[in-house]
Amino acid sequence: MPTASNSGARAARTQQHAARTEAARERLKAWIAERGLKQTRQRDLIVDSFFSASGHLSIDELLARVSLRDRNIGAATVYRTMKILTESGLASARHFDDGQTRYEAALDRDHHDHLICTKCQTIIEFENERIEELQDEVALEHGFTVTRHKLELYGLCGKCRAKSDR
Amino acid sequence: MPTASNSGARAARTQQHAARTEAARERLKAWIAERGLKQTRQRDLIVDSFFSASGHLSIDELLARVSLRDRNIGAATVYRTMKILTESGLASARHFDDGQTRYEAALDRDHHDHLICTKCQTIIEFENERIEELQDEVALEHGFTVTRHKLELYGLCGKCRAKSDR
DNA sequence: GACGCAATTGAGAACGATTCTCAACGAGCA
DNA sequence: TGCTCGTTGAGAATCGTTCTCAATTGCGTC
Repeated sequence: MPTASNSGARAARTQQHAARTEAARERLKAWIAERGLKQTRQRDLIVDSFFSASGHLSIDELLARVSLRDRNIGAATVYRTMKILTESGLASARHFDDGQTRYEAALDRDHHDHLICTKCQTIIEFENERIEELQDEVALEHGFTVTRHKLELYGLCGKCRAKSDR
Repeated sequence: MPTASNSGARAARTQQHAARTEAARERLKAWIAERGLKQTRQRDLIVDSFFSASGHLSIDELLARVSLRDRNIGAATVYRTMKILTESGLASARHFDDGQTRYEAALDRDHHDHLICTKCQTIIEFENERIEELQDEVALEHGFTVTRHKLELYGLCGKCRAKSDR
């Protein structure tokens, strides 16, 4: 059962998600209109489901959420919608080592990298300005111009390490 | 047509590859024997082909090379052999953003990361001690113990940038 | 060198993630 | 309201990879 502070936190989070979803929908609407595409019930539902969740969703997970609201939406539509969200810059696709593509909300977010626990699959995001600078230096030394990068640290999170030490 | 210095360089490279292949075969032989596995003509041929090539080979590319020497070797065997090489530490598998697994020789090599040209697919390897240190620091801040990491910088190499500037 | 058995092989089936195809549907403009 | 063209769902197709299975082959043993 939720404590007062828990439900307060949840309410705040819900509100934040609502605002985020709202903004995303606006941006998507504009992006879609620009290209002569159409806004559909299915897309709205998928976008809503995506932005009201948090973390790094796989298509499976997202489809599960979407199906709760409309069991007729097909996987192909989820794939197609996430492709649109990715192209419009509202979501970004990540390929961790588990074989499936995961998506995260990219709305007004800075670039960041990931720490992934190989045991419990927890994914933590971090940013490190100095690492980015060093990357650019390295690239420059080799005549490269970096357009994007991927840095993933795999290991054990504190909890899992404690467990395996026992 | 090859110049004198070119063919000299090629000879040296060939010799180097031969030595590398030799060492790899020895190590694999020991590793295979330890676990009661068997050495076969096919495995030898695949290992030879792999170590005498350079760079980051996909299964397709490796199979093409192998087929030149024995057209009866199946893809499954190449997959199986590369799995063995990976498990024995003689090769390491990389997953760049092109959807297929690529393998590189890992014989006595230090850890390194990659710079990848998104235009011509050139892959350059680099090492940077300072970046690795910073990664460990970041991980520590989040209570993680890093066991492995992946750093890939995607962008344009010098040549491709020059071309696209025109 | 022959024997026996477990490991290996090649071919094709199976698989999981993703994309394509196509007929039916529906958004948005006239 | 009607038309046009993008979108949808379902299933087929695709791609990389792994599995299955019958036939083959290392390799330790006699």
